[in-house]
Amino acid sequence: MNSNQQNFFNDVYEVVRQIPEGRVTSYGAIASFLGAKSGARTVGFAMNASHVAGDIPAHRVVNRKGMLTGKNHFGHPLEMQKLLEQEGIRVKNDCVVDFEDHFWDPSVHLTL
DNA sequence: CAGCTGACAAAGA
DNA sequence: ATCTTTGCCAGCT
Repeated sequence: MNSNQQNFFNDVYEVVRQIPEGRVTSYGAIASFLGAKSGARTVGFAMNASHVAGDIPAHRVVNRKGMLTGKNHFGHPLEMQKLLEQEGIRVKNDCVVDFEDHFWDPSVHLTL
């Protein structure tokens, strides 16, 4: 239906864009939501180009452990943590505190 | 043209 | 319990 070209990429961008403030999700959750449970890597790679795709809150996307693995890819390594703290998310040692409490599952809040 | 890398995750040994 | 290996998709060398 959607005549989009890179399904995965575009889908990832859409999902990440739907992440509400103060919420975070994991690469695997998005990948699983898109159908590629093991495609978490691709999701992360999509985030790499997120700054090119447009306004993608990639800072709300962390790995399964809640660790800010991609902080290094932001303008500044502490940019990601700062953005999360601004939304009310506590970050300790580059890890989201109460990650599960702020976890936002696309397959639960979103629908195919 | 072909192979490697990469912001992850889960299973096997 | 820890370490290693494979899978995923797209972009780069």
